[in-house]
Amino acid sequence: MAELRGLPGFRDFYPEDLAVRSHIIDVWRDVARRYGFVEFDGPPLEPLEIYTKKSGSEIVAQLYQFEDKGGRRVALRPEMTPTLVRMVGARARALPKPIRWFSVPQLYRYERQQRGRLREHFQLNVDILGETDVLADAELLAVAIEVVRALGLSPNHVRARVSDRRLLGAMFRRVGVAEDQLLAVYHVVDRLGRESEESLAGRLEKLGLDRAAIEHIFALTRLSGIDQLHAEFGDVEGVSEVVGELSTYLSCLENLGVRDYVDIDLSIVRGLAYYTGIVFELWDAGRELRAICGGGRYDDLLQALTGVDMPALGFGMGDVVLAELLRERGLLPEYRSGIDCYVVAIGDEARGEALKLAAELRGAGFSTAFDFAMRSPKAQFKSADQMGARWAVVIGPEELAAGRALIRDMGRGHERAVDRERVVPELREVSTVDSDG
RNA sequence: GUGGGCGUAGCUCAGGCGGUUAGAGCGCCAGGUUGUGGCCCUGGAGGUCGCGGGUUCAAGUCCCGUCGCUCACCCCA
Repeated sequence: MAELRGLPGFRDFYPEDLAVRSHIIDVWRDVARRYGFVEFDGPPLEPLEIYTKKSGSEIVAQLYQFEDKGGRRVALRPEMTPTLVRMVGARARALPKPIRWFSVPQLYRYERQQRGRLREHFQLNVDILGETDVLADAELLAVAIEVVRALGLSPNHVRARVSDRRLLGAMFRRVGVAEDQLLAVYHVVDRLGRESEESLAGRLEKLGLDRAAIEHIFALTRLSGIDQLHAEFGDVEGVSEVVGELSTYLSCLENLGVRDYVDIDLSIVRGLAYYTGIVFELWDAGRELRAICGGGRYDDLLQALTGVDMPALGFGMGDVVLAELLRERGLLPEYRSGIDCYVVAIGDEARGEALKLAAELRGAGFSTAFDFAMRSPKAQFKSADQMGARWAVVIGPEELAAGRALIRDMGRGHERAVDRERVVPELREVSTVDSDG
């Protein structure tokens, strides 16, 4: 075969694949709208600068970037946040707050592909801007959880792991981690569960931490209840307020009806450096796949990028891992393609009338096909079956003479003759009866 | 960027220690009298065995290179 390959990490969506993608994206849109968010979009190609400016992000090393014919350094968008920040920043004073926006961009990233990770994916982005109250944080996580619930995933399938940047930092400082060690310690904590505690302890030792501090750090990351947090750190300056906020957060999630998906898990760090408060990730319960979703509060980013001081929070949820999980759990809808009508023409004399009938059906809104080659009736019925036609509408010499057409219900195997001008009304009637019932 | 595994028909895969014309199932197309689909029967199309080189009388089969896929690491939209 002639080689006409696509690029590695980029997907071809055959109809059955597109059905999966559409299913997921339809649910994304439906849930985001039900939660009162409105959709926006930006360009897939952006100035390179808007990504490099947000330093500390390793995304830059994996950008699809090049110089355009005008000599501009440009990049395919690897994430949506810089675009969002630019758009909001430009109309910061005009937009009514809080801003509740969502988007479903296709994002690109030049990296070697592996399971759950391609060079392109679709991602639901949901963001709230201009709101500092912790209720917004709860609302954000509730949308993310509602999405997976709407896709059929229960608390047994998916867990939301919640942490807080401030909490972990304050606690680490208290047990003797120096300011310049914090990032390195976060990095080690991020490895928990993927690397043995022994080897992680070794890393911490290299950072110059003593045995007691290391034990303390591990103990902290295992704290999972508000009560535990209170007992351990309620008296620490800067921590008790945060613990109180987390407590409010959890009760809001309770009232929003999603609390049963949520765990406090302080080992969640999130890679991106710009998070400032509550952060969360959604994982399959067995943690066999990658994170399904990640997000949190990033109150300082707009100030840093646009000079506009506006608090913000948001999350991204990709289609790749989600689709894998749904497939594994048998939660993808069965794929069936189908049309409404297939016009079967028998004999050359019927051809003209068959085409007229097809045009009429199409005009009435029925998806309709017919045989191009006037093959045998048998072959035509076979095509009707293969195409998933709900009805075969037959025009032959007999029907032509009687001024009628034969409607065959392909699913039930019944058929009956109706007057030629009654075809569309009849089908309308049957289809509304069926869809109502 | 680093390391491992794998490349035979559209798909899933057989092909003993190298030995005639490379196979199966599914799918696809056609036929089983131009008035009836699913089941069945018959037939057909489709492969330079990823590509290039080497060893050999002889290479899907062994060796090297390369490209691709895949998994993991790194890192994480």
